[in-house]
Amino acid sequence: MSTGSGPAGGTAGAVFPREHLSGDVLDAARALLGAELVRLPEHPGGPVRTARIVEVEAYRGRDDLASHARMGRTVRNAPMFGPPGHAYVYLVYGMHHCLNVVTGPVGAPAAVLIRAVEPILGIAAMRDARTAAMRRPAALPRDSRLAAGPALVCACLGIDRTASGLDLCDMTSPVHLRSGDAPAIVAAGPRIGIGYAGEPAVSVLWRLADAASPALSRSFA
DNA sequence: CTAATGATGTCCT
DNA sequence: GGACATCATTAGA
Repeated sequence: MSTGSGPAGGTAGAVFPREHLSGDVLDAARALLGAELVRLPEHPGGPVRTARIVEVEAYRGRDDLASHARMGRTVRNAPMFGPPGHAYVYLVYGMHHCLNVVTGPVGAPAAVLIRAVEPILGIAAMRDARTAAMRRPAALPRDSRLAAGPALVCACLGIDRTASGLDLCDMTSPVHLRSGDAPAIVAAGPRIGIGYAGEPAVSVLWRLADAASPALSRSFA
């Protein structure tokens, strides 16, 4: 494949520019919509998996009582305090992993949670990885919804805490980002699963998504 | 379609 | 010891 092999055409396929992640976390969240998440083969000869980011949430440290950084720096959230463009992966509810992209300058603990992606390449491998990650046998949804949830993103792409701290703006990283086409219409809503944080954290519209995607984790009312 | 609930390990008080 | 940025199943309208 010499020319015109980009999945979305145009400039898609270029490494994701770190400067899109170095400013405010909401700008970074918006920039990540439409970008591609790339998972290199886990074994020699294995398939490359790629997926389009269609749903994210912004978490701002310090001011944000829903953020893992609200208590300050801990062993778990240390990557949030590091440079932008790196991964912060944590275990939630004792069994699921969630992937975040760290944003903002060093010392400002902000991150964007990847809540849903739409499979592009390596879909069979995503199905297999998802089945293996789930404890109980489960019925699979149609391909477009295989990774319609933050823990499903990690399950489909084989991401766990060993990926925490990886540089996602380095195309040699086993997991990294590529540029893609921004959505035509962006939906906004309150963040999911953070009722404990109280106002104003529960009401602020920091969940963003491609309104046209069939892969969203929940509807936006 | 909605609501209720269990599984399960790590972090923080 | 309590709480948790979730998912899938079950029960019921």
